[in-house]
Amino acid sequence: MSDETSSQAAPSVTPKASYHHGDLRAQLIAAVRELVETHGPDGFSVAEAARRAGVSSAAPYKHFKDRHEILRGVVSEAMDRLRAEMEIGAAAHAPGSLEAVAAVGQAYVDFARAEPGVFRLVFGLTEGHENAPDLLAKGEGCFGVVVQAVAACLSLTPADPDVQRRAYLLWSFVHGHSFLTIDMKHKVAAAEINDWDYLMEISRAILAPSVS
Amino acid sequence: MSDETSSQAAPSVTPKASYHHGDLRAQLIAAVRELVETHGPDGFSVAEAARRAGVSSAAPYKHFKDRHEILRGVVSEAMDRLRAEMEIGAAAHAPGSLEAVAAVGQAYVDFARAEPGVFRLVFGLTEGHENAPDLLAKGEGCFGVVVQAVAACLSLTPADPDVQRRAYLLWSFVHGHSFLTIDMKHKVAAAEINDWDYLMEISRAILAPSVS
DNA sequence: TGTACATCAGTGAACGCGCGTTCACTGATGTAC
DNA sequence: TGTACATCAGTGAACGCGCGTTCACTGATGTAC
Repeated sequence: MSDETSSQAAPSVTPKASYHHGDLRAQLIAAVRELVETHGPDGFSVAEAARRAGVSSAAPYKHFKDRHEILRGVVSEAMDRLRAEMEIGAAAHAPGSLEAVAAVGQAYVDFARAEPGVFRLVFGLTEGHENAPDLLAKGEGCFGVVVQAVAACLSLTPADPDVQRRAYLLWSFVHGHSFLTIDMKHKVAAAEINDWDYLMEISRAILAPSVS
Repeated sequence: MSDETSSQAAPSVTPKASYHHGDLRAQLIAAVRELVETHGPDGFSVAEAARRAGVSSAAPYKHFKDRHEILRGVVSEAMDRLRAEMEIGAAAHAPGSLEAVAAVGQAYVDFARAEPGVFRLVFGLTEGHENAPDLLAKGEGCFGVVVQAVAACLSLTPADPDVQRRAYLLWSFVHGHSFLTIDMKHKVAAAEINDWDYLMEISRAILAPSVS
């Protein structure tokens, strides 16, 4: 009846809307996201997430096999958002422009800055998650956004090895900058907000040899 | 008497050699390093480390205030090694050469590949370690190696803002590449071992505009 | 439309576990005389 | 050189804690007739 809180972007779960609780699955994921953000990866517990969602500590097990599956859910959802924001960034500029490439990177950095805990979690999942094909696929998807922007910029096909290589070089830089930024949030604060200049410079440096 | 196991590289601890145990402090750090490597950051416990060192679970508290301090010890030691290897890398090539710059990056990547767990720990310490001045200083020290190589390459002083900026751009790339490499160790394996080409290409791209 | 039944989301109590840390202690080592 | 004492690294038992997970259950919702 009341689907005021139903997020139709939620993937891989039948949207059966309000049953008993409403949508406990989504609320648990949101709770874990907050916990990870506040206490870092591994700083969450099923019990605490259940508490925050207002259910008993056994309830989560109706939606997730174990604690690892909840974490995977958080990561999956985060990757969806990351990709969406990268695409929005690219779309905000002329297709094929250097700015479009830089904007993809900017979206990436912004995401890391906005949710450093989740960002770390996404790229730090190493315990019981070695083989999660859906997550790997979503990672590929994110990289695909970079590849597409680079391909458009170089007027080449995304499958071109040169595009792949340059896209990877760019992604490495953006990834590293994102991590360094959230690691040193105290120190560099003021002098470091010129992401955009850096992103444009590095994009030009990496793409130029074939563009100019 | 028997200082067969005394490592004179151990910092910040008076090397009083074999007391009861030998050098429990160092052995605990080694045990935790292994645990972190095997089970990931947060995958260690004081109890398990003590067990591996062959002492009771209370013994570690004679050397460390709490579990956080042990972790900080591991990170501190790892950063010493990382810096040493970066310096060795730089020293293996002509001072001021592009190769020297790339070699610093190569040492960094090699370290990440050799000890991915510890590498993650070094850059993921976010719980009770916000203000650990010695660790921040060691991070600065590592960055300083990059800065020095870049400065030599550009024939500028390390304090030059342009040197700082280019060094940071380079470090971001190397850092990102290191993380991506250890995250995707399964996938890219074969096609990705050409670190050196990447490092030379990116070093040239970032340093060239002022070199050529 | 009404009733009987199957489904299944959430309960709450309980379990065993390993952990971090403290505590009074022991006994080997180093030091002063 | 020998003895008395202070130091302090390591012991082992104990504590309270929160966690992950299971289990039999309850009661609301959806469905078949």
